Amino acid sequence: MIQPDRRKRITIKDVAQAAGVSTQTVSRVMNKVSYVSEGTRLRVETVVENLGYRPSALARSLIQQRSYTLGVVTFGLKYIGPSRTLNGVADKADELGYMLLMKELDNFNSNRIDDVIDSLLARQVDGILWVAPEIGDNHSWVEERMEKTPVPVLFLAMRPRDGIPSVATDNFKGAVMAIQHLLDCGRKKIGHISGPLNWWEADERKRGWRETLQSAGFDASEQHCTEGNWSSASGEQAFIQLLELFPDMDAVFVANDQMSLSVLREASRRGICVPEQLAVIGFDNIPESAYFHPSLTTISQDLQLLGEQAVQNIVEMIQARQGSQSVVPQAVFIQPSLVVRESSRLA
Amino acid sequence: MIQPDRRKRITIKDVAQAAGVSTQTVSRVMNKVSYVSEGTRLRVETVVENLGYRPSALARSLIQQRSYTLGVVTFGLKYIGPSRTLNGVADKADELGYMLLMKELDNFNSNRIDDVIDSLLARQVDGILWVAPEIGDNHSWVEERMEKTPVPVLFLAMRPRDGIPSVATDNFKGAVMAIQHLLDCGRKKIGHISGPLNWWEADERKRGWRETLQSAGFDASEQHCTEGNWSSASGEQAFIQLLELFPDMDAVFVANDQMSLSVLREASRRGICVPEQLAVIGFDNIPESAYFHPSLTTISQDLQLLGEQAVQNIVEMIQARQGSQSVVPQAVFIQPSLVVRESSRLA
DNA sequence: TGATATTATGTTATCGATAACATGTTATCG
DNA sequence: CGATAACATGTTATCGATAACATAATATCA
Repeated sequence: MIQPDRRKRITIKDVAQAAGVSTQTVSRVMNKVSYVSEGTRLRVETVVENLGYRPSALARSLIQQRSYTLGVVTFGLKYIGPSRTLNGVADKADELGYMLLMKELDNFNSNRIDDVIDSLLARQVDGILWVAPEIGDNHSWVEERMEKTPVPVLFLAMRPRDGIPSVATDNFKGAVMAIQHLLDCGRKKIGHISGPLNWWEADERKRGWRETLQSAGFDASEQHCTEGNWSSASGEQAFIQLLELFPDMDAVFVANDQMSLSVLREASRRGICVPEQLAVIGFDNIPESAYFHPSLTTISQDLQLLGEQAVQNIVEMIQARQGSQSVVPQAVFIQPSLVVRESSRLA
Repeated sequence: MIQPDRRKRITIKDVAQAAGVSTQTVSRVMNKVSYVSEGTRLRVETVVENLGYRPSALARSLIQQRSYTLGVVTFGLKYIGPSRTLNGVADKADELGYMLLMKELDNFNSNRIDDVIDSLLARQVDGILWVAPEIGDNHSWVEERMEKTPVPVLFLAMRPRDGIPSVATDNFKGAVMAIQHLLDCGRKKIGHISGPLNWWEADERKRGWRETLQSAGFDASEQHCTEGNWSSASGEQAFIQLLELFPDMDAVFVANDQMSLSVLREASRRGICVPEQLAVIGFDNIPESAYFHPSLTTISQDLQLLGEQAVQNIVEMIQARQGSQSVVPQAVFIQPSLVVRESSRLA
């Protein structure tokens, strides 16, 4: 692979000229379509090898109106959730031969949203994955905007909406499993430290707590729940507050593992034995939670799978559209699972 | 913004026709270069608005030989380090008007590396950021390959090499600070739990431990160090092993916070008081470390800044090359800082 | 006041590939 | 053995924009 001048790009013309054929023939060799005689094919392949020719994906995208690229809009990449999801997205995209064009969002201003979508479309992405949490009404534009978007858009971790494709963890179900587990352990006075309640996911988890307790005939009043913002710092505050509101609580369902960490610490400081006096269950199953002291019972959500599933679905939509077929947009739920560890286990 | 047929892209020709001008004039209006009379400018702008015209970045990249896109090659996105770095990269790229084309690496097979670089080049990226750790000789191709790469490539978290631009945390310096701090606290028997020693970063941290102890006249023999693989699970094993090798240790420098977590837990289980009997210091300053029990003294590395700096530097290189200037490739070190918390603080 | 600069706009070539169409040659078959 | 199919290759148009060049009208200056 010799590249005489490293600055100048080697084009299909250079190859054609060197091999004494037309550019079309080179194109045929590269794409292995149509007929090319054994002799010329070998000759062209040799030249390609010698010159180190790589076709310009850019030019190809332009003429084919197809880029084999997915736009990915993320938010809060520095947190573990989005990045694990992105990992799944990246893996699957690679497997299916797609590249990712990324944009990070720092706010949900609607101008900014339009800009981001437009900038992805300007680069001919074949589809868009929206990897940003649903907070307040920051997804209110979805239904209207989707009407006029020329490529499929799939939303992750969004409340299911009719006619809009999405993939999300079943947060409600996860919370139900958490509470059910605590009830199975014989706990009856179960508090909750929620995430920020304008987040759809936090709200779902709280709803799981409330409804499961109520249908089992137990109390799930507002006095038994305080609100954090997902951070360990906020978890500490929320726990202290909850202890005052609900002193005889015998179990607490915490909306994520980070907040659970500080609950465990504060409990230890106050001499509250976990799990004997207080069972603690988290959500997410971050790798560290197995090494908390005591190790944390939690609800595991498979964000890797979430990301993979999202790519799989959007690629199917792209292919369907390519063949002018229509696919019915689906809202998919990924099921979480319960991981029992020391913080809820009776000795 | 009315889009009559959502499927068909609106091109500069449509705008030109509707406004009764040439495409060149539309281009001039869009790019605000050269002369356009007030009248036609307004007319064109109105049409652009009405048709909802967005120029194709693809076509522009092709003609300008410039895409305003950076290729980003990552590894191990699911871990917190790479994703925090990526966050910094994304922020800065956005600020400077660049998009990111991502490829995740799952191994360091040299074919795979060539493929990844080629696929980015095929899309005309203006530069490449290599966000993958240096493990063993997995960067041995760097010097040779860089010769023939037509765009700047910058490496993150790589051992500095002459003539190759890079940005990395000064791991050695961080380790020195950690050990110095322990010495300042009066500790004399300081053990180390390292990361996997084929990682450059792990090796640097260990070197900092060894050299600082030695130059202070203390023992830093191999008996006082065990090796983990960054995970909490491995940290537990490494700590147990270290306790046997070095029973009268009074402090331990752990190569990352995840492993520190299980050190703290195991110490607690064995009734070893931290920090009275054993001071513990970590590395990374993950957000949770402030909520460990006891809270963890650690070396903070600013990966967000690392990512930002990398983008800043590569964009400067791109601009220099644009103007045919030459820049001397720099190897930049980001300085870490010490965060003192309970796990090393004497009461 | 003619020469030069500034303003304003259009025409043609180009980026690097593939699509669509055209054409010639060799097999295959009724 | 002429017609049709399969093979092999080339030519021209195209994707959507900007660069480079050209032209014409107005403004400015020595």
